[in-house]
Amino acid sequence: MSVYTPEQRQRIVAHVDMDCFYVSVERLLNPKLNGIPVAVGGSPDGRGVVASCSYEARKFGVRSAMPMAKALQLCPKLTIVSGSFSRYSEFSRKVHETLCSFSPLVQMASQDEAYIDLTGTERLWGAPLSAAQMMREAVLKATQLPCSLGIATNKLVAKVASSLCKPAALLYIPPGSEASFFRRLPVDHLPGVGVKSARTLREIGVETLGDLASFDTKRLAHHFGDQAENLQARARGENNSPIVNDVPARQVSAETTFDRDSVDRDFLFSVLSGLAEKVASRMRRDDCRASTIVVKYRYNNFETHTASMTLSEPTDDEGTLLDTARALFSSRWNNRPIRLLGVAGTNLVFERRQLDILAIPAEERKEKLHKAVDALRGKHGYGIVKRGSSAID
DNA sequence: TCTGGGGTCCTAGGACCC
DNA sequence: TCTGGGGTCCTAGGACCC
Repeated sequence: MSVYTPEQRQRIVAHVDMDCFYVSVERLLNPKLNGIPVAVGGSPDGRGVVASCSYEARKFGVRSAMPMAKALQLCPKLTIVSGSFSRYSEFSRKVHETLCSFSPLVQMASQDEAYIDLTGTERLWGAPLSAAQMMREAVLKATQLPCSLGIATNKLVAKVASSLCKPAALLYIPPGSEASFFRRLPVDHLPGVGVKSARTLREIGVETLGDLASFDTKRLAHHFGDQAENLQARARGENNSPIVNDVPARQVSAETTFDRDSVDRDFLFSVLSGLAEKVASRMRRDDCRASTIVVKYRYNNFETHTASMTLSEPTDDEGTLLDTARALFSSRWNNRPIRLLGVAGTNLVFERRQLDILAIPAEERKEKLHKAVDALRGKHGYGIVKRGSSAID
């Protein structure tokens, strides 16, 4: 018996990737940045790293995630921009809107990346390549920002295609040519294979995705466990993960690395307070509450730990967040110098906040206070209203 | 040159329940 | 008195991505 299911239809998937997104936005805001080496990120004096860099900077070996001090050494004429992250979100929304006019199925994978399901849109937009060309032009028209596009029969192959054709280009991988397209690529081109997995693979003689696809599965499982088969399927360009609108967040977090390591308990506690405020405020904005509170701390030798606790009821109250985070941190901290602290809420529950008619007046007051505080912060930034116990400035 | 901040997903052990 | 197997939740760590 053969049953038709939508999954069995030949899919057409596009992956849009904005070209050095942060730098491109900064160049729109300040055209003097055009044509010169630019990096967006933290200060080279402190512990900043490169978040995004222009192709002119890449010529000197500058890469994202590189310490800014090193980037400046490699490229002394580098112009460093600290980054206007709320502006990036605005442009990301514009990109999303534009893409939504091409398909009802658009999934933002990050601020500067999206998957679009074009299956069944041929009558509207024509063949895959012409649809892609129209999308690229539409994004450029709406945002003045360049992007690259990969088009294939699934998300995996589309993503690899867009990464290989940047900047400002298109690459179409026709149905049936996925495996041959992947075969000669180095293993670290496969999304999910990072530094560690690539090293492990190299050690067993696997250099290319073709090598990986034909490697003995049992021997591979020795290093990658249950993931071995999946890894090999992906190495052949096989992937059936769906494109999903409005994927709910799994976590809300805030963290900060200090300019100098600290052993000052009062300072560390006040930092936790600021982080808890930030996380609670964002949860309330997004109408979610967290069942599990996580505190993250990193020692000066980069040793990183997390400690978490699941509450009996989900919360978006910064007092509860703060008390939990402080208790978790102080029960584990061994007084060695700390370089990073973070607070997160996970196990999120999404729910329109409607006050229970039976809610006691005190709860109601707290609710109104929170909303008012959030509104003020929305207008003037987090610094405008602080809890009595939060003393960072 | 020591390594940001926001996330996602996976694994593995132990508790606990049926 | 000893011994099951399966499922789910919690916790901690790690790899990876933009």
